Amino acid sequence: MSQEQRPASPPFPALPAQVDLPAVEHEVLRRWSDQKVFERSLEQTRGGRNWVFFEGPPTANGQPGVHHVEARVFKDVFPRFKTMKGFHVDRKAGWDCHGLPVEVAVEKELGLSGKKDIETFGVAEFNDRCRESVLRNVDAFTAMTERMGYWVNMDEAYRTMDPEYVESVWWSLKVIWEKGLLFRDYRISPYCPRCGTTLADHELAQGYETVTDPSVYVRFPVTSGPLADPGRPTSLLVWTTTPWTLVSNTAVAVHPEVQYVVATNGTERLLVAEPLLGSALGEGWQPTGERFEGAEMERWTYQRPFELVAFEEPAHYVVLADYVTVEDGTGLVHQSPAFGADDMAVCRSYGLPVVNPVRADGTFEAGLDLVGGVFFKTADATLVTDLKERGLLFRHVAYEHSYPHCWRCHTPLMYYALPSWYIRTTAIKDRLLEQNAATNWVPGNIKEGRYGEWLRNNVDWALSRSRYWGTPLPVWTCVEDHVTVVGSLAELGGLAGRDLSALDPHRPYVDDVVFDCPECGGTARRVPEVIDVWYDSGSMPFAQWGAPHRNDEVFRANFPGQYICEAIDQTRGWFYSMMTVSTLVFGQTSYKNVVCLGHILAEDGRKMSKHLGNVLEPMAVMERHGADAVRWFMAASGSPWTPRRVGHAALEEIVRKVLLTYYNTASFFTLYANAGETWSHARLADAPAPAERPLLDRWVLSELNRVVRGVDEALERFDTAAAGRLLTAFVDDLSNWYVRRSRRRFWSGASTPEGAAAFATLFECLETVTLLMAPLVPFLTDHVWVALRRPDAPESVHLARWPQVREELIDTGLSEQMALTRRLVELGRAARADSGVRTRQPLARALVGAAGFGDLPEQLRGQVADELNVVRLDPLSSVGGDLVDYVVKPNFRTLGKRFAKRTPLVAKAIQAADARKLVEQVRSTGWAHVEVAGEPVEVSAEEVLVTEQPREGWAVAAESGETVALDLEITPELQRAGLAREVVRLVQDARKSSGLDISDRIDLWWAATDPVTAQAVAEHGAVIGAEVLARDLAEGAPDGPAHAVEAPDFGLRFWLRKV
RNA sequence: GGGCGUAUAGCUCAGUCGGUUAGAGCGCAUCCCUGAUAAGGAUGAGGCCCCAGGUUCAAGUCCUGGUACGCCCA
Repeated sequence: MSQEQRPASPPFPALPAQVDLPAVEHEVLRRWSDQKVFERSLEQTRGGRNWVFFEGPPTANGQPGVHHVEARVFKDVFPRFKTMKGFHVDRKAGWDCHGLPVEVAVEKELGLSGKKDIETFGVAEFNDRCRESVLRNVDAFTAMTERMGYWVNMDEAYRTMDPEYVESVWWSLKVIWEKGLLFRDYRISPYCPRCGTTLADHELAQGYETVTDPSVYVRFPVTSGPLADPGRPTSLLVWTTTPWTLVSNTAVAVHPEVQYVVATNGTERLLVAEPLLGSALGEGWQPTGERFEGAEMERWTYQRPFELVAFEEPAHYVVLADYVTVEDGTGLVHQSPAFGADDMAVCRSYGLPVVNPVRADGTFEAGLDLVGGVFFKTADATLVTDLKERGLLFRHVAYEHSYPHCWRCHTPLMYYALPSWYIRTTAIKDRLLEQNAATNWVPGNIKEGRYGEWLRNNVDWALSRSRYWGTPLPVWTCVEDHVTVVGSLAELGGLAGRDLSALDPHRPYVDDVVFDCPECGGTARRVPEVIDVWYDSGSMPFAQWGAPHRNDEVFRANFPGQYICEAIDQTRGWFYSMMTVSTLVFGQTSYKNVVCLGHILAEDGRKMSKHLGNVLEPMAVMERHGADAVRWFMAASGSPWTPRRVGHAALEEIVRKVLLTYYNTASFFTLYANAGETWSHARLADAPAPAERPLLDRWVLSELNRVVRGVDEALERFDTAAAGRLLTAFVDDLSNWYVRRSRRRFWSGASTPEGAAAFATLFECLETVTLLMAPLVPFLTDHVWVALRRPDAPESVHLARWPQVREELIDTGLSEQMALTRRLVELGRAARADSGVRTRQPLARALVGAAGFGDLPEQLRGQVADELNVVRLDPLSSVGGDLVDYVVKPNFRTLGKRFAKRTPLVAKAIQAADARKLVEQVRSTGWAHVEVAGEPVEVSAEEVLVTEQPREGWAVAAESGETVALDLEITPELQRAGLAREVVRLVQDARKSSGLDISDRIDLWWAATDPVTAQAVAEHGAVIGAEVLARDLAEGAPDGPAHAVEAPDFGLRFWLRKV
């Protein structure tokens, strides 16, 4: 219809079939911004119940990658979902600003290497550069966040480096200190004595070198316990590859459950782990029969190998440790807590002293005999010689192993005890376990698995870091070692006696603040450390508001949170620090639900890395496929809790299968709603009640409401993948079954009764599915929403309410019948394909054999007949039994329930029985007799699967007991009807190719050289004319210019002209 | 070395309460349908459901042990 004939503008804006999704998204972004849609969504829920979301701050270090998009999709979907359900969901963005990665990046930029360089460069200047670097990267994150449609308030983002944030962190540490949970102790770190610095894990990994060290077996004479007999001395045989640590030997560890035995060579007696007897002692040693379980040996004392350093507390006895192995050595492990993390942990649990004779430069203390002033590694040789001279050395071999070296200077590293500040999290372990028990983890296995395991093995939190760019530890100490923990700048100002409210609470400025120790009046200086960045981010529930110094009421109204989400690597990172900081400070965790995502891999299944060249850049990917496609992938592709591969192919598929299928259905709707007798929302009132509509409509509304229920339930349990699968299946059903089967009704126009129901039904489906998809794909749904929305509906789908399930429309019986209908169509199509008779050729009838076919409503049988282009559908039982073959198979699922162990026997009997007789019995009485081991057994209709097939002259397809057979006889009448359909198709093609609008009327002329074609056109002229919107259908040439078409295959020419 | 997870078609993944013919999509081949569609449909090729035991009338599914990969930790 032309514009002149339709002065009123069409009811719906056009949704052209060709669509550029990224372009649509930019348009939507502009509209969101112009209409302040995000702000309004917050405004209109104000006063509603809060649903508190906490943003885990990305480290603003480096550029954002697609893996950042993953978590951010999940951080967006659920707030949108909950907002549609009426909750008020504040979303404060945040940036994690501190930390070693930032320092390392800046070091690289400045060409610095190591702490000495940084200090020469100047800490103030260095930290300024760190701050700058963070701000640079924040911009890139902001751009990506906006582009992907992640609604989060970035104008009021919190930054862990802001003074207010730092002050909140200080406050919380003071609370912890006041609870007696902040303390100082030694921490074992890999340490380079030449550079005078500890190394971070990633640095450690770079510096492993294969070296040869002495491996020594040393005698430690037993001095107490059952073996302490001066007449028959026995020694513990102890193995170590670091002889220099023997100077500070503190204990010997054994495994509590390993068997230890005494062995002798006739002259001396040694104790070793039984499994290592041979490998440690070699030839000539016999067990004496004395044996001890490790646990029995606890606290036996021994004579230590060197008396060079003083021990002020009792030491030098056997301790128990689970980490001891019997893989190599002797099963008796030398312990020196200052030089090993395991040693430290074990010795600490026994209250043993930490004795450290090695100075920070790697040399032994000057005054020591034998090794005074000697570099630790160099001391090995001297010490081994001395042991040998004193008869303590049992064996000495070279041992080749991989040992960490400093990646800068190749100096061998020491594991070295350095003073460190700890939080005694072990004191609140039970409380943490209790809090975890009340937390909902998605997926559930993390709760008791990876995370629960981590909590159960909780160790105190080593809080301090000897670095520069971090929250300074707010601890001041004086020479007397009195500790003052400061909770705010105001407090610090009070102590220092000057106004420090404008002080940058970073190094080096805070380091310059000194005050008189409140206890002794001596000068108190800040300890040099900064704190672990995980503590920063774990403080965000209160620190993001600057609470309690500022906004304390806001914090209280938003604590604890409902929902956090990150990838799985955060279990021991942010998920832990969020739970632990809040439990330390407030006695409870900060979140109720936590979603834990798997990692995103490149298309080749490897981690994305610049090095491998397999990186997908998020902005580029979104410009190519659209942010919605990326979002759908993240939320609904595969299983978000496992690692997933992302690539262009996967995204293209989502665009085609999900987004365009959905969009094209909406596009189809607007095309026909705008055509002819237009359809607008006012007509919704004219449509029949759902119960009065055709079965196809009732079916799709039933499916729709099942999907509403399913998607709602899935999202409530944070299962976006299940929601996605339901939506994909529904969109496919809607487009490829409902619309496909209803096309004729849409063509018939909005004012016809069948059209009224179809338009109303499709509108309702599109409206609702748009709402359901909105949290996942906010762009395209809003684009469609704006085109389709009712006049009184919100301007954006994101301001609309989440749909309610209309239970009364759900009809599971109808779903099953439609499923059967569709299976029969599939079988019929298979039969057609097999026979080679194309679908346009009508056939007289199809025979159907299927349980439930008898009850299939006429409307649904009509769908099958129409789809298969057959005149009639008959039950297979209507043909004489002689013409049909039967195959009977056991239905194990039902048989198993009744017969259990006898199932295979009954199954065999069913297969052996005469199929025809069995079917006849079942059909007439519902039961059939079979012989099982000579005994009669009755089986029911549900316990057998009957497949029936006509014998000859039919195209047959059968599956799982359902059969469709097509009558292949083509009568002249059928042939002419088929030809008429060919003609319709040819004319439709011509209409389309000559650019006619779908509702344009035409005049049509035809001339046939083939008499059969001529007869067919003449006979079916009315039908053809109606199908192709021909006002007039005339035999002969046109009376003027017209579009001419040749169809030589049918001996036909025709001409058409727009009216 | 420890904890946790994953393993199903060439690729990406579903697979409900354990039920005997294990599915979908992509890709490939052949064909069909089409006046919304960048679509849709049919057929074919393609499977040691990681391996080995066990439980069971029946195991891709449950149990035990192992292998490979991933994450976290040491």
